[in-house]
Amino acid sequence: MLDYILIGMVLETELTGYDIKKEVENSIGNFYKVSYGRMYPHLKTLTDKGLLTMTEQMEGKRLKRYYRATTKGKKTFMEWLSAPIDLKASGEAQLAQIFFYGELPKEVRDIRLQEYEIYIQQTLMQYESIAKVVPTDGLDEKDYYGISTLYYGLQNVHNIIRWIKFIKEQKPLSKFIKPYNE
Amino acid sequence: MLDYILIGMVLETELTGYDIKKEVENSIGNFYKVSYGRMYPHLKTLTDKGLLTMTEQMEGKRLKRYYRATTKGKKTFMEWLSAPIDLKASGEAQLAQIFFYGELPKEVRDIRLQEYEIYIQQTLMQYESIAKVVPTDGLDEKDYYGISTLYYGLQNVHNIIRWIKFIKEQKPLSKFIKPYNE
DNA sequence: GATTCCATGTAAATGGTTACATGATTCT
DNA sequence: AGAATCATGTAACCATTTACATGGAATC
Repeated sequence: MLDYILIGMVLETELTGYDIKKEVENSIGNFYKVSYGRMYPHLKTLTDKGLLTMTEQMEGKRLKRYYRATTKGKKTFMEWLSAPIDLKASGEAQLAQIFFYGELPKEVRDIRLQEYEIYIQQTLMQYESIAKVVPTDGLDEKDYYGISTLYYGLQNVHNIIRWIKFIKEQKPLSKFIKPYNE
Repeated sequence: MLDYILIGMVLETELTGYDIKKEVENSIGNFYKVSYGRMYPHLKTLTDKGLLTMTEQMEGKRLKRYYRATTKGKKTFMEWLSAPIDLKASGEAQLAQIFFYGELPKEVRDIRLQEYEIYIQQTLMQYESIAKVVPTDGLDEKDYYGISTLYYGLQNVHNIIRWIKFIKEQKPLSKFIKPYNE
């Protein structure tokens, strides 16, 4: 996963490891975290594998290493991106994939988002069938909070569906934010 | 984290490792996963540390190992649970903590949920200040999907706030589900 | 002049997945 | 009879965190 995120960040630009980390923080930082201790060695192995190029540059007295995706790297990245969204991965990993969907040709993207919507609809049904057999009202204090997390999850699934429907049609994002009223 | 989840599952009951895994799947399985390869050795170390007891029992020709929290285990668990929600942990870990909030005395719980709400409100403000400077409409295809994940996150934060406000007052969960209309 | 940010990494420890291995019991 | 599920675990490997270590450049 990190492989693709790193490559995806330097598809068109040259960036240092430091820059990449900032990029990640500013974009998918809400749901995806990287540490230097993980990223720097990873950049090295990706370079060794021929998926990135690294060019050293002295700026003043400071050495900077700039990374950029190679043709092979781009190909690997696009193969991953074109593949169906990994349903076994965490929700965060799935989001990270969609983050790069702008790179995907519309035809493929539409198919993937459609598949994904169907999958989430199934998840919703699973949740609902569980919710159906679980008591909701007049609960003991001891049970209330446990069950409340189930309902959090249920709402979350609803929201993902709403989001996918929205982005499938590329509706203006300003219309997406639910105004916050108590 | 796994420590507390395992102990939390056997606070009052005796369960086998197998049972515990099922319990976890059925309760917090949406956002928390355990594997046998991780859980069984973990149960052993917790037993060695004196946080769990293990009693072996032959059922037919099959050996079962039943685990249960010791007084020390319960104490350790309650210390973790009473502490402020770990804001540096993943959202999933935070939810897992709230899952057990039924075990917490109301006074502590109310404080913790209040703190948590404030924290999430701050997160919301951070999101909103980012959202303010990011374009939403008339976006290039290439940029649309990247920014869309930001909006997903924004919505998510709204939902968490709604959820916390709701469970703080222990409102009946049947009233929580947002009816799904296109 | 000190603090913060830029910039690179290493090393130790811990955390966690996956595949493998085994066999009993229950359901169809 | 065969499949699914109950039940326990090990071992090899891979991923990840955290603390440490270093020093230049910019800001206050």
